[in-house]
Amino acid sequence: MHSPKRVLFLDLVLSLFRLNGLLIAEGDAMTEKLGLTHARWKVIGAIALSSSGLTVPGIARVLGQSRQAVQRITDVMLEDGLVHYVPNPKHKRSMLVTLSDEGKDIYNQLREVQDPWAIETTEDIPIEELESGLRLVRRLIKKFN
Amino acid sequence: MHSPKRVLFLDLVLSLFRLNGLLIAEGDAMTEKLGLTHARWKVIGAIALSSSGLTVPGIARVLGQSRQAVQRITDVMLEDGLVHYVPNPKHKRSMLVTLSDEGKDIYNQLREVQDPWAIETTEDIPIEELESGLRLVRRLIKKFN
DNA sequence: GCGTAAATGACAACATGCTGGCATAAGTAA
DNA sequence: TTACTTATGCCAGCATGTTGTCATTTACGC
Repeated sequence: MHSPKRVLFLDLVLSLFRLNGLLIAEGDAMTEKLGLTHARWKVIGAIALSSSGLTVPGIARVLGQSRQAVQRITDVMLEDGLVHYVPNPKHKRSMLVTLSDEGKDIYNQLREVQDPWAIETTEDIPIEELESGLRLVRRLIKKFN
Repeated sequence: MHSPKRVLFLDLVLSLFRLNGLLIAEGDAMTEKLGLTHARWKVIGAIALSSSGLTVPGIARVLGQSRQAVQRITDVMLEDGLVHYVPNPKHKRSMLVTLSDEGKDIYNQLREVQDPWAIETTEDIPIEELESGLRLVRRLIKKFN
């Protein structure tokens, strides 16, 4: 069966891998002066975008990574004073990871470069295209969860 | 400035990170019996999808990775007999990476599970959505290149 | 409640990816 | 051609990510 969708989808997947790498490079370039690595700004971003608190496995799920990888990063970020572990009313052992004052400060500095970047990048892209793109991505995420 | 596009775009980026991780997990699950890792099937897929040959830096560009990372993987794949390095008429040192017979055989086995997966995954997604999604991804790639 | 399955933290071994540096090859402009 | 810039292979050091394992906690079906 020669499904045209098949080739199209595989092309999309390969392009997503490439875009993923480019986005990480963009973020690293942006945060170079802040002393952040992509492992760190991803965690900071995930925490900042979540309304309620996030546990380590929760961050891992949002980022599509293993909980062990996130645990190691947050442990180091705790030592560096970027995050706090606060008690989780819903779980005795699994603490909530929150940004410390220093972490929030760095997040604000991050936004000072990230916001213009986001606006500039999407300048010539209609909001409808971004919305339909996000819908497609979420649809795929749901399939693989 | 409270650009709605900004939040939308950042949400998209975070979702792309997550989808990237899920896609790798999907691929790893599919290729488990073939003895492939994601580093390897990405390289095999990139070579197979390219009409003309690819050099190591070329593969790296397609995958959005560093050339050194790809070089290490292809070197091991050469030892394992999955690829050949063939002379590149356009460059004295930079060889073209091609699939060996064994590599092609594994790629065919890969397609036996990948094709149904791709078709099944896109079953309920209109081709127009896939096309517009791919256009958006390519547009973003071009911006960051 | 009870018992089992799932989730979580902790640790270790290993695979993968990146940066930096250096030498050589290729491309480019004068 | 020459000089300069870029691309490439190779190496080393380090950061990141995954898998596997075990003990403990939580969730869930009965």
